[in-house]
Amino acid sequence: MALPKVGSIGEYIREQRTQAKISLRQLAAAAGVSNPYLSQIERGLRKPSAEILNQIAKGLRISAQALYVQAGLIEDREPDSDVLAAVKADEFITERQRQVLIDIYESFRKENRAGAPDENAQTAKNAHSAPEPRERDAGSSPDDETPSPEEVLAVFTPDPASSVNGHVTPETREG
Amino acid sequence: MALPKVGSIGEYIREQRTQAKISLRQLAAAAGVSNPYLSQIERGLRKPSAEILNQIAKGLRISAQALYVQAGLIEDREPDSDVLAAVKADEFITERQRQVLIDIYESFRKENRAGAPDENAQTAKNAHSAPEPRERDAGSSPDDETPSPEEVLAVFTPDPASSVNGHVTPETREG
DNA sequence: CCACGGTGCTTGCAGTTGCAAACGCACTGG
DNA sequence: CCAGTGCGTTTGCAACTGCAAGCACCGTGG
Repeated sequence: MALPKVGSIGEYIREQRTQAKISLRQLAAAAGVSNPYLSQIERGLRKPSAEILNQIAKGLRISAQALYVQAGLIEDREPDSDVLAAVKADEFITERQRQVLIDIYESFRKENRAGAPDENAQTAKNAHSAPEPRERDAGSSPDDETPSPEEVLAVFTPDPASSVNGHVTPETREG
Repeated sequence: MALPKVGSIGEYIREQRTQAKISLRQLAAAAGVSNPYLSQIERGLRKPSAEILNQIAKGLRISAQALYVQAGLIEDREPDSDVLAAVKADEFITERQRQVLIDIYESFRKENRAGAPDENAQTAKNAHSAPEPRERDAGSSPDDETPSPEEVLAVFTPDPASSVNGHVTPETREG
């Protein structure tokens, strides 16, 4: 997998941006680049430098690594084993929790792949939640196959009052 | 702004090159860039684009990631947890799925912190990306508070015929 | 009706990247 | 002593990035 699809980087950015439901100008401002330039990047008319790419990733609140991989600037490595390896190596969860996480992750992967390779845009399009902590829509969207975190958490939380009712803020990290 | 900002990247490249005992021209040829340009990069007179950086990394046979980190284009990995970092960096799951995974993981962490942290969570401390053969005991002991993977997976399987269609009713869980 | 704010896109233009050609230097050997 | 070969560096120049300004379009509403 060399890098024949350099143009896909723009599509990827636009996809992520529309998923986050922010305008081109908003992302441009958040990323610290000009709107016209971002427009050209998204349409593949310009090849953004690494610095710009990094800022865009920050503006999108996504991993810069994912962008670099999309841009073909980083070997595809083994993204799946990254998550799996990290889960396997984690020392703060129990064996059962580990298995659950692995199963969930693999289920997601399978779900995305089974959707449609041709229109894989759909796999990423049904992701409603914006990466930014605006209003975290906790309600279950009927058009989304993936349930809300609360729904999933309700299954394996032994004490509902501690987790679901208590606090589940997923944005507490990010330093 | 001339270039006082990116000094280390060039030094780093030159360091790696001299360590590899190859000449500037050799690396330039291997990386597919011109010798004068590589010279300027190494001395910090030019700020190489991501593409060039990637090619140089290939020519040096080193990880492009290391170069990006040196260039300050990628945050120095490991913000909080390897699992969270890997999940955030994963490009094959949707935003929503990402949030779900993060929520689940943090829920596990919190759950463990509330109870006994070191009961059966001493398994993988040295398994840093070690592809150990996964022993999947799908048996699920009922004495554990964590539900079986099947229960959890039943929640977010989009297949309606599989379990629950879209909506979640974790009533199947019984002591 | 036309002003207003919103979206994304097109157009010159300064500043930069990245390269081909040429330079200065050290070493070899005819 | 001067050709030949290696090194890293300097010098113009085409090509590009990235931006400010302006364009065309759409929906509001005064």
